[in-house]
Amino acid sequence: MGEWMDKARTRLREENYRLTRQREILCRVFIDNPGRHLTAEEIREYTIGTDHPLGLATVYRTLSILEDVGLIGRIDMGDGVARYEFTGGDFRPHYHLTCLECGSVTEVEWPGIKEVGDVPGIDGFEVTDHSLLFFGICSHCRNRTEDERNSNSREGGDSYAKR
Amino acid sequence: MGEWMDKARTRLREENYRLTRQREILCRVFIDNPGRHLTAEEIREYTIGTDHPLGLATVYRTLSILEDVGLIGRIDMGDGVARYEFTGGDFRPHYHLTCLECGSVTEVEWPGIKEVGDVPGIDGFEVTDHSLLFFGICSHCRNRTEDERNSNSREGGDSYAKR
DNA sequence: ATTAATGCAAAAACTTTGCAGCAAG
DNA sequence: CTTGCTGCAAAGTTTTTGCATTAAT
Repeated sequence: MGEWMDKARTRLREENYRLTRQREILCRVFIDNPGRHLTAEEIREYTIGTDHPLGLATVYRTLSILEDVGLIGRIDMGDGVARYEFTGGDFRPHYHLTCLECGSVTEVEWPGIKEVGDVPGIDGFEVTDHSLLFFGICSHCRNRTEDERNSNSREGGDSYAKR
Repeated sequence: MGEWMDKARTRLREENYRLTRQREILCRVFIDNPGRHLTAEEIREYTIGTDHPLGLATVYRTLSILEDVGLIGRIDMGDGVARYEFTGGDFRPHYHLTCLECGSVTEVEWPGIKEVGDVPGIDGFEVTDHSLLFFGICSHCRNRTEDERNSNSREGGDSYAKR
């Protein structure tokens, strides 16, 4: 799947950003973790094992650039940490279901999404963007017994805790 | 409108919280600022002029309690500061339009809100809560000329700036 | 009198910034 | 070789916490 890397490289060059090793590495982290919603810290940790760990400041600065050029999207779930997901520049309309118990993030492509986008033309307010998040309990957590539920064992979901 | 204060006092007592002067003051700040979406810092500032300023730690602790008992609602617009609005315990379905230019927050009661609430029954995920925010430009800002727009004069809207 | 709540200051958590050195073009 | 990028450490913001004092019941 080098096509994503190509796309990323192209977008960066289009916007006159230099193609540095660190920026490629950061893109690779996303490409190697499809469907995940990573925090800056998680990204930094991911690069520690490699031959070229990234400084946290660089991670933040690069995330800001990648968001700017539309390669990644930022999700704020209200828990004090920003998460990012790779989009590759494509607009793929979807929302997020966050499990309050295990922290897993599921994506939904809801047909009603179009309606939401252009709902309130109220009072001449021009809507340019919106954010829709769902919170609740995922099927996996619902199917566990109380006992299992009390042991806070999780399995690979993005971690999450409401503030 | 002492009825709101009565309601607040009742709810706090119901949940076995002590009725302190600070808690009454904090409720009063909300009641005196209807329709506003206040940050902890704004609330603290508001009490400075009075004969009984609140410590910021108390503001945060009290906000947490008031949210717990359902007297206020918390709104996170992704700009790194939590805002709170008084609900008085009533569930009044509405969403927020945030102007990216002047920071004003407008409320909408959108008919489609019910659909949003119970959209994704997907994979057995049980939705218990959701957050829907709209961003854009309010009619007031749209109607200003470029010149006026460049002078960053605002008029009393809740302040806001995307991170 | 008990026990919870306050206020201060310190710490925590996340993110941004200054600056000297490094690397992409 | 020029200008932008990185990394470190320091600073900035918002929120939380420890602890002695104060106030509510």
